[in-house]
Amino acid sequence: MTKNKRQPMSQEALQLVAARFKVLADPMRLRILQVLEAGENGVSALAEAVESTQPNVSKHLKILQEAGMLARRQEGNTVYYSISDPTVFELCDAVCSTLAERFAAHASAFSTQPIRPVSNRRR
Amino acid sequence: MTKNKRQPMSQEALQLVAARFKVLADPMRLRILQVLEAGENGVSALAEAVESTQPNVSKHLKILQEAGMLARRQEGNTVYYSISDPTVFELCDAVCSTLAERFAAHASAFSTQPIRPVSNRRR
DNA sequence: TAACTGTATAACCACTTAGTTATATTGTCA
DNA sequence: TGACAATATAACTAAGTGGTTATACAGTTA
Repeated sequence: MTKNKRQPMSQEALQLVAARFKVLADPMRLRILQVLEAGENGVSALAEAVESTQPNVSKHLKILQEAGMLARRQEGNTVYYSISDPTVFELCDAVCSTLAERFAAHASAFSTQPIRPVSNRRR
Repeated sequence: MTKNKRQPMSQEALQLVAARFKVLADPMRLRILQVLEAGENGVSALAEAVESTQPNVSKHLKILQEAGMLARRQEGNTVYYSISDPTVFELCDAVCSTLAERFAAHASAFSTQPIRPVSNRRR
């Protein structure tokens, strides 16, 4: 396999990449994305689903939409948001995998003895 | 192909994921990672490479290291940092691809005419 | 028209963060 | 030992962020 040589990115490019990461660097926004992954949803319903207030959710929705991750559809009085860029979940999955590995390694660091079933342990 | 159904993540898990994104949500840290991708480097050399001050770079290096992305090796007086988690570049690449697509779409929105070689254009 | 509903925005606050300057810490060498 | 070099940390500042409350705006219905 060939190791790819990467050309350095410009400062502007790095800013754009950082900005995209920043959008995902908030638990509430991740929660909203997670809810929307199951399908389109209105603002009020979303607010209840993520246990936050309507204005707060509206703000986050705007951020997500301006980042191109959400689509907006208005029907009468209510506004429905949906995932427009499913690649965000690939990013989340990648992070999750790394974290899972890390935790697995961490867990083993806590037990110096080989693991036995609970029933075999002395109390 | 089967569409994976995802189980919702806990709030704590989302916090961890968000924290990891937050580490990458800074242009200077991305720049440092980019320099280190070419190989291990000392703090002062890094500071010069990324055109920042030594204390600032030290701070960012600490953040990256505590996130498990960098390894630290001390040799005499100087400290060498290196990439310990190459998966960060997968994340960056994924973001770059998305941004590239977005810009391609944007670019076409600016030209309503089919693209001709420069030599063919009237001045 | 007026009342009501759903969403967006404004104003504000507490908190965090990236950067700077000054200083402490640690290791090397004379 | 003392002088020096490389890194880390402390203290501070300016700017940004997530949340709340109040209010504006738009669409529906009576």
